[in-house]
Amino acid sequence: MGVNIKMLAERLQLSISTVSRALRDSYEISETTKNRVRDMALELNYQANPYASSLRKHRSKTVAVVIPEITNNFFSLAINGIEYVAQEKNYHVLIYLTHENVQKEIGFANHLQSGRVDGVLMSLSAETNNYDHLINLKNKGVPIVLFDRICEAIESSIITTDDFESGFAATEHLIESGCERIAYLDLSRYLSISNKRMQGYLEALKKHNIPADEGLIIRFTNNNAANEEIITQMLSGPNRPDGIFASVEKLAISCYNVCERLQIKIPEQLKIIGFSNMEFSSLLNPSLSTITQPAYEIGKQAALQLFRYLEKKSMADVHERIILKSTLIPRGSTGF
Amino acid sequence: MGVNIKMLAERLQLSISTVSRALRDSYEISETTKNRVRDMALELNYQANPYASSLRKHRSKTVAVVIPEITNNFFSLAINGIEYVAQEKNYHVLIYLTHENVQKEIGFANHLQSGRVDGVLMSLSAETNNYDHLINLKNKGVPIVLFDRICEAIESSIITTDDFESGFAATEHLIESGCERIAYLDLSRYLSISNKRMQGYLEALKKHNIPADEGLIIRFTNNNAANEEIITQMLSGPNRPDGIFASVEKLAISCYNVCERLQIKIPEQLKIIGFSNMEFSSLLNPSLSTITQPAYEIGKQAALQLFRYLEKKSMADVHERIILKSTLIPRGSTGF
DNA sequence: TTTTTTTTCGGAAACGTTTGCGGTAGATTT
DNA sequence: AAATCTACCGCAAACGTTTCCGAAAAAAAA
Repeated sequence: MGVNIKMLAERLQLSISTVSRALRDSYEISETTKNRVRDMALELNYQANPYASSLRKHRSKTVAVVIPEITNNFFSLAINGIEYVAQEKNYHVLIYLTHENVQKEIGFANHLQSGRVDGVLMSLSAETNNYDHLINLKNKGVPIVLFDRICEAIESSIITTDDFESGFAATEHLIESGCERIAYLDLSRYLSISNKRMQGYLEALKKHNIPADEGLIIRFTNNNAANEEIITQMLSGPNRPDGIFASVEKLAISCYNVCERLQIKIPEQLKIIGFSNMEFSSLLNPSLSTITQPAYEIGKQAALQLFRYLEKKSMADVHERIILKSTLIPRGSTGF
Repeated sequence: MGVNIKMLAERLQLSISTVSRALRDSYEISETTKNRVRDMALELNYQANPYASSLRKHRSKTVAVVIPEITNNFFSLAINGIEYVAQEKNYHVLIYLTHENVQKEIGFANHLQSGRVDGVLMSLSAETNNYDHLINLKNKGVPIVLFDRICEAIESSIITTDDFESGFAATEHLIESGCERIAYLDLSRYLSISNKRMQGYLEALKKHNIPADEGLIIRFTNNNAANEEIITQMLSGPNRPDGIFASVEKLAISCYNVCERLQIKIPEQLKIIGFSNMEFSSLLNPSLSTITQPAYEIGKQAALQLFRYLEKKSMADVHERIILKSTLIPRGSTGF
């Protein structure tokens, strides 16, 4: 079907090996024949079969991105950063969505032992609390870089934001805005980010002598409708919180929806701050106070770190732990 | 490095071909040896080398998605739909972002002639006004399905929303809300969606006897800052419009930003409606009236259509033209 | 002039699969 | 009993590259 190296060789009256070397600009080939080959390749629009190359070279020029979801500004931005680097390096990007399902994550990880990719960029699902699939993958020699939702079970580079400090700052911001009963909302008890942010939350409460209340730490699922039901319960019961710290974007949005339905006024009756990467948090009604993560940069740094592995022939594992700062932006939802 | 079929064969005291056939559940192999092979494969966690398979079979089990950008709710949702179908079919998804740059698009299209993918899902860049790269790709035997931003230059299946009708409805909605000077904002004069939506816009004006004004049809770039500058000009000059129809999400957002800066009240002084797939348009200040596209479904249908090509051995080209309806949701920004 | 080096190229193996073809043993038919 | 058929399996070619190993010719060194 397509034009291959053999056709080029025949047309040029050269051997296959010479053509191959010419295309890779080998020093063993004279400048004149190199040009002949290049011209002919251009004329026939020759594209080397990547599968034959990969099979022979044991390199795929491909990386996999395994993430929980894509309809999420954080991950879209991260992919954007990853893809930017990949294009620079002439690499290809495969994406796999786990939809927060650990079984899918395991399936992907197992499959990726096949040699399909040279490396993996990954952010764990909310269900993941066992890391054998990652360990196996790494043991097969596939470099892994974790970003955002990480784990400590494997030795690898790790790119995150300063989750503890951000959690602390967000909570303190609510306290300084006058809140006394602050709820902490998150997705999973397994996620690294959830725990770090919660640590920050607890630490801030402690600093300001506010007793921590187990009932105010609430876990949600991946189902928006169910989540809003839980929030409705929380906000319509007695002794409801006067401040909410949502550790993921979608939970803050759900709070807005519920407050609108329950006629609860933000920020007068309830103050809200949330992690978010929406570019128009400022246009919400009221504008949403946020912790904004450097999502694009996180993706970019993760990819750069992966390529550092790939380009290093010595698998001398230099495991970096890169922490990029988030920024707190006070807005209307906390009374600013 | 990895465990391959030869090792399996040795361990099982079988020939390579028998192992291969057993794994593919061939009728030529007895049930008992099939089980032996399968057990051993599981035990060693054998994963067939996809590059060897692809080379031999001339099938990659991979599709490419070429889109302008990913930090855009429409495309995120579309990818979500595509990835869903791909997972069902056990296919892999490569993504390529053109960033609205036609040169990149051409580069990707040329590269994809290499056999890296079995098919391509594509939405054109705003700069694309020549389609030779698509024609060449298709001539190489790579099936293409276009979605959203399409062209008529190649014979292929096409998945869109009802852009003309939606443009008409949006404009008429503004007129019925009392607007008399309605601006049409879009990205590119080349895009199919822009033209269709503008046709709808013009048709609605005509129906209501409002003269079309060239000065009210404004093209933007991919640069948000520059765009806001243009909008500022438009809104601070004399004879400014009283209604805006933004054909892409980001332009509506830019309008909100400018109005906030210029202290223009929405919807009292200016009404806005825009194409958008934000799930929280209703939470904006004021809530944004939108035309919401079935983005997930568009991606899903596009992928399904591509697989219809791939599964059909007869390349009897059945070029479908699927149109999925968008819905107009009136909200605060048009006085609802 | 002879020897060594440099330059330039070709033959063939290898990467890990899939599959056409042939072949053996046993079962079935004539 | 011979002939045909079925079930099961192995050999080897092929997919399109890259690269090791030579090897011839030209150039340089001796």
